[in-house]
Amino acid sequence: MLDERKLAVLRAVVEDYVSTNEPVGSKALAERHNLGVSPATVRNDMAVLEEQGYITQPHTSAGRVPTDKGYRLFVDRLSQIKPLSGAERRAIETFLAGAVDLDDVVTRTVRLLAQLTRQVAVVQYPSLIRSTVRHVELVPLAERRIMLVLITNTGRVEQRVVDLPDVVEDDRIAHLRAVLNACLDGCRLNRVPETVADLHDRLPEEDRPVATTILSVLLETLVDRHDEKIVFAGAANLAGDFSVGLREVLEALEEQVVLMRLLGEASDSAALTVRIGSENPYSGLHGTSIVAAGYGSGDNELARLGVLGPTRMDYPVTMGAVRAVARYVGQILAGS
Amino acid sequence: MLDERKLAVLRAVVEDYVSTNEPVGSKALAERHNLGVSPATVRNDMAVLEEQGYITQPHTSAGRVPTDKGYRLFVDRLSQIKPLSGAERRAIETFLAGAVDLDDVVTRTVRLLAQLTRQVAVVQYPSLIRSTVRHVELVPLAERRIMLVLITNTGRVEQRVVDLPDVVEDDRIAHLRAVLNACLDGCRLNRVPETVADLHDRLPEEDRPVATTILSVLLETLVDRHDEKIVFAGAANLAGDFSVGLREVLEALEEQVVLMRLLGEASDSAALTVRIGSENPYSGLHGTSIVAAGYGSGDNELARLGVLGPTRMDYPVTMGAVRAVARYVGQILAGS
DNA sequence: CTTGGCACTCGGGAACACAGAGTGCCAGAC
DNA sequence: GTCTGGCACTCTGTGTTCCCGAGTGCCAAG
Repeated sequence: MLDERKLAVLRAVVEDYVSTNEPVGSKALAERHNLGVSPATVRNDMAVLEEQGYITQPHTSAGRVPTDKGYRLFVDRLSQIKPLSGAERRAIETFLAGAVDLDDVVTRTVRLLAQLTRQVAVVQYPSLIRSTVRHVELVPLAERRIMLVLITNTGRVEQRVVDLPDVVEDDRIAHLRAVLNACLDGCRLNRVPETVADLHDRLPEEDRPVATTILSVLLETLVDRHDEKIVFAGAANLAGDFSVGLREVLEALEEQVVLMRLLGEASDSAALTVRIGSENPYSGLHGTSIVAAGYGSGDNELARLGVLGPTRMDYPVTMGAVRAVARYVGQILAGS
Repeated sequence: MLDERKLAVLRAVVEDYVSTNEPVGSKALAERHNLGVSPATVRNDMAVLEEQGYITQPHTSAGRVPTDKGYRLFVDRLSQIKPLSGAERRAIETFLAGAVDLDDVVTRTVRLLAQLTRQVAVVQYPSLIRSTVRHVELVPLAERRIMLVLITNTGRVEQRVVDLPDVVEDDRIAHLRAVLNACLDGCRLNRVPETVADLHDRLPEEDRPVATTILSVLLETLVDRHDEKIVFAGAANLAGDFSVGLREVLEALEEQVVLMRLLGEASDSAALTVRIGSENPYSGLHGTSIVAAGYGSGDNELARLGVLGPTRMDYPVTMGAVRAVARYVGQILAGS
């Protein structure tokens, strides 16, 4: 259906268009990619590619531009992910290694990725759901007020102030803390509700009202954070490119929900996901592509990160950067 | 020097230009603002205003546009801050009241402000320096590893993992915690270094290495966070307006340091600060203005917030919104 | 000091022509 | 059958010219 040479032509069209941002014509193409055939031949191939929907011309008698379908074929079969240079790797490593806490890791990651790809980077905070409880702390603040602190194995910390129904002495709090930790330590967050379900009945009568209050806040914390936090950086990189609807893109970026969907559900393993133009789920973002990957410590995916840029992006390089950053941030999280 | 009518003309020029975004001519102005004089008179006044540098014409024989100096005079003497409507106030109140923790307060605030003003909103996290220690918590994580959690009276929580030089039993940790809290409770963060200075010597010999480690991490935490965190929202509101250098503005927004300087140093009390065009300290932001205010619980200013928009903005409305939001967020923080 | 009149200026849009890049197709060569 | 060179055709983008209208500055009179 598409012979070797036609594929080569498609590859050349994509590469040239990406680098020049102008429709590419048969002549220039034949010259620059020494395909060993004449422009006329290239024209014929192009006609076929256009008929099949891989490329298109903005207007009659202009050069050709890849369609989303064309980019898709390019990404799937014609390109090879380009690994980063050694210098870049080392730079990433040292930059990420300097992070002092989870917030810092995420902030550094998103900036790094934006700078590396010269596009908009998006990073999701490690999911609470997949992580486990490392510690629960109850800190008395006042007579009838405590702070509940939940620390997860990914270094994330959630805290809430809880107003208690009764005055509770410190040693009762200490006891409750001990019980909670004994019960929850190492427990995966999505199993917490089941785990604490019967806890209530196992407590002495007088602790129950307090325990109920605390537990309900704890559960609420988990539910609230189910919609995960996402940050982005590098919006300035959009400014150069007028081909995308700037306003729509910026709006999408500020909608956590949209961003979530863009990064996509956890895919199998840590494979790269590429969403090209109209493939992605938000109408304001046709004209843009997303390259995303999962990251995590070890083999369980904690969350996702990626970049968003014009459909006309350098996929091999971008994919290389995203993959590399995802790996490194995984390592960092595992180590801390 | 400038009589009543000339000031009225300047006011009219600013108002018309802000609402139409087009240079305003003498005729249209005389009509729309029923000044009771003819266009020719207005022209004479305009000539004077131009000579004094309050307005300018983009090219010979076009209407007039306010200069930065013109806006400055307008803001200082010709305009009155426009209070929000009752409905808006109630909306703010209920929206902010729904916040569950400090992060949430800040996020909601910045979004609210962006939506209210239809511009880019910027909010600085409450300063650690001005707040006081509410509680220090040491949570054993492993044999030689603990987590240090610092809770401030503004609801902010900082945490760090500390690797200890020795194995330390839990009751020694508990003792250290008690000592630390006794010593630091209610202490202002900027006084913490002095306060803990002699602590080391008051401890039993065997605790000293551990205490030293913990204290150094604690102090480091305070220093690290001296450059405060700042968030922004509403970048999409910039997209409509091509008069500003979009790229420069977006770049500035992603530079914490620049943002800090934009919001300005704490001014006297909670007064509004307005920086117009070239008045502000970053060259990429000529063409934009900043309206900022401090906010805090009670009378001490904890941090600042504001909006950034084109010089050509509706100052009275924007200032009203910023002032109102600053007040409400102050209340919320005081109450929690 | 204000006003109406008048000549002048300049930006922006419409109409137009033109060069250049690129295409499609066809007939001939390999 | 596939490739190639040639040729006529079709666009877009750019530069030019022209003209309209909004707006100005100045002046002389009220």
